[in-house]
Amino acid sequence: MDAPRWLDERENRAWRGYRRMRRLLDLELARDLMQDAGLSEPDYDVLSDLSETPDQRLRLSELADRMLWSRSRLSHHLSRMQQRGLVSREEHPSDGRGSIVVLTPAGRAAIEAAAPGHVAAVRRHLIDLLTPEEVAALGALTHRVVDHLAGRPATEV
Amino acid sequence: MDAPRWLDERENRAWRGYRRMRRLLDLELARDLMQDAGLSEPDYDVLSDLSETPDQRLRLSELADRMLWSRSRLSHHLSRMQQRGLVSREEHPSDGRGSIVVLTPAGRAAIEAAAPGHVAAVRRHLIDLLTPEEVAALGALTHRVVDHLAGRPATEV
DNA sequence: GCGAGTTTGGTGACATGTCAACAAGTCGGT
DNA sequence: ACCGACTTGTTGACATGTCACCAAACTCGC
Repeated sequence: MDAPRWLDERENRAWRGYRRMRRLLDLELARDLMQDAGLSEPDYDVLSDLSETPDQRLRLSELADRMLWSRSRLSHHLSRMQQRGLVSREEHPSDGRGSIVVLTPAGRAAIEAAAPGHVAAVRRHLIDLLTPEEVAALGALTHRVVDHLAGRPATEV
Repeated sequence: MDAPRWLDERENRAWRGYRRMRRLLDLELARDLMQDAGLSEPDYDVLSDLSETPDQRLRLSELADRMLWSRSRLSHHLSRMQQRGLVSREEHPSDGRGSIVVLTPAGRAAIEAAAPGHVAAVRRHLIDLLTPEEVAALGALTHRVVDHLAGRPATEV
């Protein structure tokens, strides 16, 4: 912790810009999504992951891992979505502990109705503002950071 | 909403990478900050903004605007931080409605203790993983998006 | 100065996320 | 076959964020 290397001008600009963009983009996308489709971002993410899966169904732990959510959070959130008829739960055929999350027809309809608008919003507020080079750079850079951080579930040096 | 332009391979990579990085980086930084300094990210942000201000004090609405927080959120959060002795509230001298948020000595000590470790973590998990060109690109791109989104408080087409 | 309209900060109810604990099920060595 | 260790999903208590609403104070045209 001795003699910290502070961020220089350029680094600071990147870091502050990132955090500000993060916040604004989130607000905007969440607002659009809620207005257009009545879904929150977490709702959308759950439905999206489920709909991309062969049988529209996933084991709860599998879905939690993909989304980087805790099982607790997912379980709570699924209960709320189940209440609204977007997903349902089934028993796992072979593992008595397991729960399978299934996309209902209503859930499928919801994600299909929401997706075009959401993608359009992502384009409008992010992708279409960038040059192709910047898109590529963003892809490269984020994946590098993700790889660096992946598999760091708990305390590690 | 007709014929949506989906994201192509490269765009999708950037978008997914961004969201995944967002999540992982957040978890990691929050974890570090809590372990090392006993502060949440929102705590850190409040203290940081306050400490960068001439008199270590800001009007509540001013602080809320800078942070892109709702006043309600800030008010709630300040109450909790006040409880812990990190900030205090004063009356505004001329505007009877106003509240001034002031950094307490304990708050200043907390941010000064936390900052080096936090900056180091930002470096370790983000900045130092990027080339100088990428840092510059990230700065440019995020600021463009921020400018695009700024001043879009409510419903607007 | 007055009064309608705005701004400010705070509040309570509620939605969402986190954390620790738990019951039930599975696994693997013996 | 059994027992201890682990895994899975759920729950309740609590922390945090959002939303709608409110009272007090300010503004500005008249």
